[in-house]
Amino acid sequence: MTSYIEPLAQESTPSIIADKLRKAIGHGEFKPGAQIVEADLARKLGVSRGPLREGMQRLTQEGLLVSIRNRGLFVIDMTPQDIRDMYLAREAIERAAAFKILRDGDFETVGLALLAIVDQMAAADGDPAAVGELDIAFHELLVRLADSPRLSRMHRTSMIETRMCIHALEETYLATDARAIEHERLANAIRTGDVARTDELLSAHMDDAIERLVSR
Amino acid sequence: MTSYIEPLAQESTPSIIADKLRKAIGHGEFKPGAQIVEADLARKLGVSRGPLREGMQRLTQEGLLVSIRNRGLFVIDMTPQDIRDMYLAREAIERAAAFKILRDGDFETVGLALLAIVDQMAAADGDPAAVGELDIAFHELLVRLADSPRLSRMHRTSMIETRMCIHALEETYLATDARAIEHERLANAIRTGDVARTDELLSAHMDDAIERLVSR
DNA sequence: GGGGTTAACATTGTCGACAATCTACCTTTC
DNA sequence: GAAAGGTAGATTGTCGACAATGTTAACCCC
Repeated sequence: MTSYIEPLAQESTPSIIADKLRKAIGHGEFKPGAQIVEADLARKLGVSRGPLREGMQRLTQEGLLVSIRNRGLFVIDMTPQDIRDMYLAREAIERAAAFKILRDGDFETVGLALLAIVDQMAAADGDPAAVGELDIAFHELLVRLADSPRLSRMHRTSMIETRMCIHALEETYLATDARAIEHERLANAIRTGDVARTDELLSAHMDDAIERLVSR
Repeated sequence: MTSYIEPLAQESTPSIIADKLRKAIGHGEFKPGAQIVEADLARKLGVSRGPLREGMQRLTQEGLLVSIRNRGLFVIDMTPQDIRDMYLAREAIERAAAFKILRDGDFETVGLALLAIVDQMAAADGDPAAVGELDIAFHELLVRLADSPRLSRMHRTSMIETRMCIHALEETYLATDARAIEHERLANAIRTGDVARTDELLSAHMDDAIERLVSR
């Protein structure tokens, strides 16, 4: 039971803008490689260019946008090399998160929470978009439950990049059955507190994803 | 031998400002918890508040600054909890970097390069500031040689936070002999391609650091 | 004296305007 | 016809000014 009285943290405008941009990029509203034209976007968001630029700097820092001086900011284009690098980072983060949960968290509860998502995944059978969202939800939950601000922050960026990849593939990204099973195994490994198996499955899971994404 | 002809990437002003701020924070020029007053700093840097604010947003994204709406930006204050979390993230990154080097890099060359820093560490014996810098150089080199843009970007933030911790301690942070030996063992594990031992030493190294920093 | 109100100050948040730069197209010249 | 040069348009980079907000201290009332 958390208290109702807590410091109220009003988000700054740049931070809100950054969130909107992340969502837009993750959902393919801005295509990879596309230029973000400040004046247009500022008008659409109903703010001036100042706060918008500040928000965009955040995404630049995250590596979701790349800056070319006097030319503008562009959405990154995920090369196969980028995909590999992103999964390297993602695996590092998620392994650390899983490890922390197994070491000093309630891994049984976490495992059950993850299995709930797996159930939904099985229920959403056939719908690639829904399964994709649940896939992301699974990994987001895993890291969130590790209760690490830094891992969460880094992971958020990786998940946007993952979304970009999934979105770029659309239909091609299927094999929903196999994915549900992979996630179920992983959730169970965590639920039972099996460190070695969690490591192994997580690693294999990432390798599979890379394989699916780059060999196309 | 690299070519002299390569695309010239001019850094954007916010990016330069962000770099300067990171250095300033890492070297204790801005104390933890201190407010960054925009007008003052803009005057000192010789730019207007616009670009400065954009640069500061980058550090906010990195978690080095925290924003309180209508109040301003403040340098983070590293609580013991923060130190633990930072080392969790750092360990995740460095393990991934080491693992990548051992898997598909020239680990022997990397190990030797790291040993060169260890030698300097032994030579700088007694000078805590010098040893501290070499400690950081060691870990920066490790991650840089993994050749991963994402791990490098994430690691940079962690290293600023590490610097903050070291700087906050100043004199207390000694035991230079022990540190040189720890690093030497680690470098040798990498040089010989020993995955398990690298993992183990890296993990122990981080735990030691946490111990030194929080138990004060 | 404690609590509440008000006013002055400092700082941040936002905006519009201007300068600098790049791109693309057109013109000129050989 | 191809290359060099010039020009117009569009976009980003930067700045100064104003509005909004929060803080502090003085003052008043009970």
